[in-house]
Amino acid sequence: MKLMILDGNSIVNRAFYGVRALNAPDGTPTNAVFGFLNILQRMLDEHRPDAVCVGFDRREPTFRHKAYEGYKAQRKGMPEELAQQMPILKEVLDAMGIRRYELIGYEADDILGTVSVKCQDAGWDCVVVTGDKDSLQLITETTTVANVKTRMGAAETINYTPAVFREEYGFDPPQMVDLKALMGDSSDNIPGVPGVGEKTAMELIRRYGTIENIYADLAALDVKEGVRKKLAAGEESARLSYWLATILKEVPMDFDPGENRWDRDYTDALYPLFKRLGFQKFIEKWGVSESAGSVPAAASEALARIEATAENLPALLKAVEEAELLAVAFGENADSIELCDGRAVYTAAWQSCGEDYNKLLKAVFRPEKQKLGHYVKELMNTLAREGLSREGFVFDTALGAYLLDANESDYPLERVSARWLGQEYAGTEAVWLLYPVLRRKLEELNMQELYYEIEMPLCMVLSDMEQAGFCVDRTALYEFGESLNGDIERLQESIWQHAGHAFNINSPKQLGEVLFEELMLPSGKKTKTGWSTNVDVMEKLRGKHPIVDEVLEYRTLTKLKSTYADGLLKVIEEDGRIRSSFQMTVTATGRLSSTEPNLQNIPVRKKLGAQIRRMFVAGPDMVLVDADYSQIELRLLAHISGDEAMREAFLSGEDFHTVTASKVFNVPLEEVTPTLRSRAKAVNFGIVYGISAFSLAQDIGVFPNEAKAYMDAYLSKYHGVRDYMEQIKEKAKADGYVETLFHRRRYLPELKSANFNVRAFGERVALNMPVQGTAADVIKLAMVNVHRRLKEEKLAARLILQVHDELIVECPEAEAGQVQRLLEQEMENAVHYSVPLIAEAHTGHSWAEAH
DNA sequence: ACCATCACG
DNA sequence: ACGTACGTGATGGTG
Repeated sequence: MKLMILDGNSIVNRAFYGVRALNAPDGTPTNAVFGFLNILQRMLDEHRPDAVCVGFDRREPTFRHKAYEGYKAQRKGMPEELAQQMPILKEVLDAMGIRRYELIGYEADDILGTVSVKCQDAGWDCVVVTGDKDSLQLITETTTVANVKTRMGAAETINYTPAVFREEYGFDPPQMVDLKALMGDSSDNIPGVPGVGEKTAMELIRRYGTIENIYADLAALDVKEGVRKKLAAGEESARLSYWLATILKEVPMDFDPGENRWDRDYTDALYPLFKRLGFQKFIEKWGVSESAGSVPAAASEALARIEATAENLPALLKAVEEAELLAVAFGENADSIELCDGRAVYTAAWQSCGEDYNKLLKAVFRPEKQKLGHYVKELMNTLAREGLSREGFVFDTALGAYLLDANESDYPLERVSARWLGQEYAGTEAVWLLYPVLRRKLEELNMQELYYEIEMPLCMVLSDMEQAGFCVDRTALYEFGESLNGDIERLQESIWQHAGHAFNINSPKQLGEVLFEELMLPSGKKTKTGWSTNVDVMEKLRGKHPIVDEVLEYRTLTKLKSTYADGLLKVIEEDGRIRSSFQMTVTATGRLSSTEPNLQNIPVRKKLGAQIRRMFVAGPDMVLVDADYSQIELRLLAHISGDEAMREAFLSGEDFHTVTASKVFNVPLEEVTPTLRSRAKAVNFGIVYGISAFSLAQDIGVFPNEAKAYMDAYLSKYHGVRDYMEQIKEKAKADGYVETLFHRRRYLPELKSANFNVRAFGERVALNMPVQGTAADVIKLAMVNVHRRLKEEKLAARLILQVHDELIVECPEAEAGQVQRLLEQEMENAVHYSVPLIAEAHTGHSWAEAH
C-alpha cells in the first residue's frame, strides 16, 4: 500500500510562480490552483498511490517562531493574488474528497514528517511531494521524496530514494539537517554559519558527517584557517539552525493511512466548482460529471506495453521488421530503448537482454528503417557514440513544435503533448501520436520546405559538428590566462588604493557605493537594484577620476580571464578539442545558439580579446577555412522591402555604408569621411533593429534632434524601407505573427499588450525578425548544402562551427583551395534573390588568421 | 533564482 | 507621456 502526501503550501507556491496568469470567468485568479492540480495529476499518474492527502501551514506562529524571532520573518509577504487562491484550493480538495491536514503551531513539513513515520509504522510506503529541499531529510527505505520544480508551466520531478540522494549529495538524508545548520537557508531565515556557503558546507558534511563531529574538536579539522574561524564564531548559530531545520516526526495528530484511501471518489460539489473556475480541461480529463458521485478517471485507452524478455524477443524483432515507422527513445546511456509502432510500446534493456539487445538496435537503426524521435540531433549523437547508423529519421517532434511556436523556452515531450494533443502522453507513444498532428500543422503553415529541406537535414550536420569540435592550443591559452594575472592584481591594488579600502570590484553593488557615495562621482544615475556601473555609464565618467579607467580595464581583463581563459581551459577534452552543443530550438528568430561552451561569442572586437582566436587552431596538417556573408541582413532587407535605391547601392559594388552616408548626408561619394561612414553604419544597423532617434543619438553621440534628421533623410532616400516598416507592422497586427521568406513564423502577442513599452517592443521585433530570421534560414540551407557537397566530393573537410553569418571548415592543407571555392559558392547560391549574396572565404592555421 | 555585466552576430 | 536597438550564453554576486 502506498500513501502520497503533498506539501500544500510549497506546491501551490511553485504552481503560482510557474504558471502564467489565469482567471476564472468571474475574474478570480486561478493559476496557482490550476498548476497545483496539474502537478497533482502528474504525481497520481506517476506514483499511483492508494491513499492521498495534503498538509498545509497555518498562519499562526509556530513553535519555531516562538523560539527564534527571525524565523521566516519575511513570509507574511505572500502575494495577494496567491493568498486569495488558498481557500479555493482547499475547497477543490474537499470537493475532490482528498483529506487535508493542518495544525496550529506546526508547519506542513512537520505534518509530512509525522505522516511518513505513521505510514512506516503501519507498513505503508509513503511518497512525499514537495517543492522544497528541506523534506529530503525524511527519505528512508519506505519514504521517497518527489521534488517538484516548475519551469514555465511544466513540472519536472526528481524522485529521491536513499540511493538517489546519496548519489547527488554524497551523504545520507538525515545529514540534510547538518548541511542546513551550516549553510543556512535564506528563504526561511535560518542563519547557518555566517560566511559558510553551500560548497564549503557540503564538503564539511561529506568529510565529517555531522555538526556534532565538527564541533567535537574544531582544532582537529583539516580545513583552512578562515573556515575554522568562521565555524568557531558561528557555533551557536549552527546549533540553533540545526534545531530550526529539524522536521518533527511526532506532532500530536491522529493519523491512519487507511482513512486517506482515495479512488477519485469526487463529491457532488466538484462539477459546479470546476465550472465556476473555468476548469473545463479537468472536467474532461477527469470525467467529472454533473450527476457526480464516484466517477472513474477518464483513462484513455493506453497502448499495450511490452517489455522484452528472452521468450518474446523474436516476436519483438518481428514487430520491428514489419513496422514501416517507429518512434524511438533511449533510456540513460542507451542502456535501454523504447519503441512504438502504433500498436504497442516496447521496451528493452541491455541488462535483461544481453547480446539480443544489440541485435534489436541493429534492426531498428538500419538506415532504411524510417524513424521518429524527439530531439533527433541528440539521438544521433547517442547513436554515433554507440557506433550505430544515424540515417532514417523522418520527423523530430521537438523541432516540429519549435517551428509551430518558437516562443517556448524548451520543448519537453509532456508539454508538447499537452499542447498539441490536449493530453499529457509520454515517451514514444507521445511521439507517435504527435507525428501526424504536427506534420499536418506544418503543412498548413507552408513550412514543408523549411522543415524537411532545412531543419531535419541540419540535425545530421550539427551532430557531425558537435562531434568534430574545435582544436584549441591549450598551452597558449593557459599562458594567455596567466599573463593577465599581473595586470589584474596591479589594477585591483590601485583601485583599492583609490577607494581607500579593499572591496569586491566584481560586485556592482560595492563598486557603485565606492564610485557614487564614497568618491562622489557625478550622478551615476540609472538604477534597478542600485547604481548602474556598466560601460556606458563608466565611459561618461572617464577623466573624472583615475579609478574609472582602471575599473574598465579590470573588467575587460577579468572577463577574458574567467570566461575565456579559465572557462575554456576547463572544457578542453583529452584530444585537445572543445565540443560545443548547438541548440536548434532556442531562439525566437530561427538562429542557432551555442552552449557549454558558447563558441559563438569568442572575442574579436577588441585587440586583446581577439588574441583568444589565435588559440583556436586547425588540427595537425590541417587548416581552417573561414567564410562569412557580407552584410547579409541589409541585403535581405533590400530584397524583402523591395527598395530600389538600396538594391542599386548593393549592385553598384561600392561600399554600402559609404553609399548610405553619401545619401543621408548629401555629399558626393568621395567626400564621405570616416565619421560620416561610421554614423551611416550605425543608422543602417539601427534600422534593422527598429531603433528610435533617441537611441541612435545615444549610440553615435549626437543630439536626438540631429539623429532624428539622419533617420528622416535615410527613410526618404530609402523610402521602400519606410513603406516596408509601416506595412509589416500593420500586417503583424492583423495576423498576430511575422514570418521569414521560408515561412518561419514568430507570433507577437506583445502587439496586443496594454503596456506601451511591450507594444513598442513587439513592433521592433516585427521589423527585425523577418530579416534576422531569413538570414538564419539562408545560412542553415547553405550548411546543409556544404555538408552534402563535402561528402559527395569525398573531401576530408568538415564543418566545425557556425557563427550566424560565418562558417568554419577544417580540412587538410591540400583541400584548402577547393573548400574555399565550395564554401563561397554554396553560401552565395543557397538562394537567388533580387540582391546578390556575397561570401568571402579565407584560409589560415588559426581562427584569427583565417578570419 | 535573479540580476548585472559583457562577450558575440 | 511613455522609454528608448534585435538575437543569444557565461560568469560572479546577491538574497
